[in-house]
Amino acid sequence: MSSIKSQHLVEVLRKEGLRYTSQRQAVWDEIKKSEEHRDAEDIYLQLKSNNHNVSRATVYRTIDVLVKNHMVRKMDLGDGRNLFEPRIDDEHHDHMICLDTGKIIEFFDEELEDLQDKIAEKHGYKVVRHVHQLFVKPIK
Amino acid sequence: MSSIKSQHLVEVLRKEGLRYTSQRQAVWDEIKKSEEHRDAEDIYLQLKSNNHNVSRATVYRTIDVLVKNHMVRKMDLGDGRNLFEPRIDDEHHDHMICLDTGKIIEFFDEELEDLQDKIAEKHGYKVVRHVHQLFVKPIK
DNA sequence: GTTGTTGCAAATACTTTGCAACTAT
DNA sequence: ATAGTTGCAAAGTATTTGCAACAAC
Repeated sequence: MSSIKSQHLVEVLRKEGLRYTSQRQAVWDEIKKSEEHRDAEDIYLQLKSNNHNVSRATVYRTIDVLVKNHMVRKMDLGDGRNLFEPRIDDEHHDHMICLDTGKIIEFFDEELEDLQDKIAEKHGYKVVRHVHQLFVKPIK
Repeated sequence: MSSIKSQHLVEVLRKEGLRYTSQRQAVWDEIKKSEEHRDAEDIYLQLKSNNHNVSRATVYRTIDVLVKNHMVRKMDLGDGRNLFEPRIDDEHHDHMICLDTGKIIEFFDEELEDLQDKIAEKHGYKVVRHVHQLFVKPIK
């Protein structure tokens, strides 16, 4: 399978002192085209069925680099599962997970972000990253 | 090792249709006396060194019951580790984790709680539980 | 006595790692 | 040429499970 060299990926790899490889491109391509939050195994299997020869190990290794460089967001479901999503627009958001349907709703609230910063500051810290998930049920 | 029958534990177990056993009491006692957030293995080892014969399996099985019944709070560190703390006073709080020192600071902010509820409501949901962790660094 | 509970070891789920073969530079 | 990268399978980590012996009721 062919793929177009992503300039952003090239830059990130260079910055990290890593080489550009077809496998790393393939993993990024696969995540980039995700419409939903997906787990590592799913990404691996999809690559496999598209005749990309990328091992599970490489999928995990590449995801680490992408997460570290803000190209992918890691979402911890809190039950041992991790889902990933591309950060194309680099727009931050948190998640609301419906306990009845499993539906994941993304949300962003400026006031909430500010409040977090304020709380950390009050303790002498600044927020580097945060995890914020609301486990919800439909009203009525 | 001896232990005093905890009435609250007895009630919770009855409500769940479970029997009162010395092992369940021992696990709860061990967690209850925690000054810090601890993991399951730590709780298991501590029990062992105190001559309580409780298996790892029972530690995990009991923690599940305690968490479900709000006697213990589970704290997901987001890297596969889970820490537990007793909920004696049943006072809700979230966590701030210092990335430099590993120090865990507990915080509670009414405004933040309200804001969460409001956000969920706007989407037609009510918050059942939430995970909110700030990974921070000291200012300067 | 009956049914739930326990301990054990094996199984599971997810992720990481050692290493020899391979590939980008 | 050489140093980083890959795939594989094995190891690791945290937790769960099947089952026979056992304990609570």
